[in-house]
Amino acid sequence: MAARAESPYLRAMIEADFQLRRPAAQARIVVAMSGGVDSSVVAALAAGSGAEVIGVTLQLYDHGEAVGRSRTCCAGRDIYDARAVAERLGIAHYVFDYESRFRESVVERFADEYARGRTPIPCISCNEGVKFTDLFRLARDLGADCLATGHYVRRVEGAHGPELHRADDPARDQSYFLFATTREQLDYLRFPLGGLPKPSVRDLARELELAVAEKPDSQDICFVPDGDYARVVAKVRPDAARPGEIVDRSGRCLGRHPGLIHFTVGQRRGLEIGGQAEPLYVLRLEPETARVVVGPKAALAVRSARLSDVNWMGEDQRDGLAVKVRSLARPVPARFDGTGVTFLAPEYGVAPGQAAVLYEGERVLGGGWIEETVPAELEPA
RNA sequence: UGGGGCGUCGCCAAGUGGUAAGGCACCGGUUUUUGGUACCGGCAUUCGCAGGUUCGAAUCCUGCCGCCCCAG
Repeated sequence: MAARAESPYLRAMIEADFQLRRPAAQARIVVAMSGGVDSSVVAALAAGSGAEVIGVTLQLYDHGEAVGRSRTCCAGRDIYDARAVAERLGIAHYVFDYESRFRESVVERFADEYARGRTPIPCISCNEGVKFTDLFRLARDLGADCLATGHYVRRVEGAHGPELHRADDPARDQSYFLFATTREQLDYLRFPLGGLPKPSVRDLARELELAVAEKPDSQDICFVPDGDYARVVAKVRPDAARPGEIVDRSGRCLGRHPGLIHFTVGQRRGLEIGGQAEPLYVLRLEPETARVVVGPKAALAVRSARLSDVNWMGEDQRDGLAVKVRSLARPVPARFDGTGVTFLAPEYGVAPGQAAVLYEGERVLGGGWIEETVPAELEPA
């Protein structure tokens, strides 16, 4: 049947290598199902591999409240979507209540970081904690050969073991969010979507007639309903919303703000200070004094950054690296000395609390959390 | 109540007779599984107020109001 041979599903099936170490018929795969298109397609690919598949969905937040809201993940309606997909595929499906775990390891940590004047990345906390630690353990307990997720990254078998690589589709690459993945985790994880363009994944979902085929991508912070993350922070840590002064580098007061939690280094909008020749950007946040220090764009230039909790997946290779300081940005040349990175050209808007992820070509070598930065230019005044 | 200057969008500001630049701020959109950035678009029928001159004024005249400076 020529028509079937042309099917993107079949092609994806052929390409979806779960890198199992024994015949698929004897293997068991646990798929992390969020209720979205991506992980649903992963479940379908896994089911098509011949292995026994168990879909697992973690309920993470907003029990009940999120029902019906679109663009979410792991809550309310998503649970039902995941279940419906599992039923359609004829695979087992379990739902676990991880709300308290999620609240502690992701939401509260998120709020605490903002309270400290830092800019957290909850998606990474979620990946390294709830998904790659808790769900990971769960999958092992279920006797699975591997844990498959819908992340757009590639796991490549290298000379020294599995390597983490960027997704083929650069527009969808999620490797930045997975820098904290350990070698042990990587050994067990599978990412069958890393070689596929997003449109194909949707095509597959349609062809398989999955109810989630047209579901919008999740975006923004999943547990922040309306984009007003500061409100969530204020709710979790009521004392974090402390008003203060907006000052320039010389300490001159230019205005006031409703709380550090509304700002991040490099931010321009929201300062509400007009009458300037040039835009003002947030240079740093001072939690002790509740001051926001602002200045011109040139003052944002950063030469180097000290990192904490460095995770290293690569071998001892520290030259010729590129680093990303935010998810959307082309990697820039940098040196890594074990505790920090130095940019070969000044980098702008490097915010403490964000991640610096190190790449060697397409491969992710590791990364760390940005603790503090060194300006590229001496402050003129 | 002597003299001088000024009053144009929330802020800064161009525009001295021909029918309101620009920047900052703000708003909206695009991009995006973090925050942010960037980019695109929007944003004064109106120039402190009231009259007058003129075909026509933010621009000229008169009065009033407000602010600033110098001086006695």
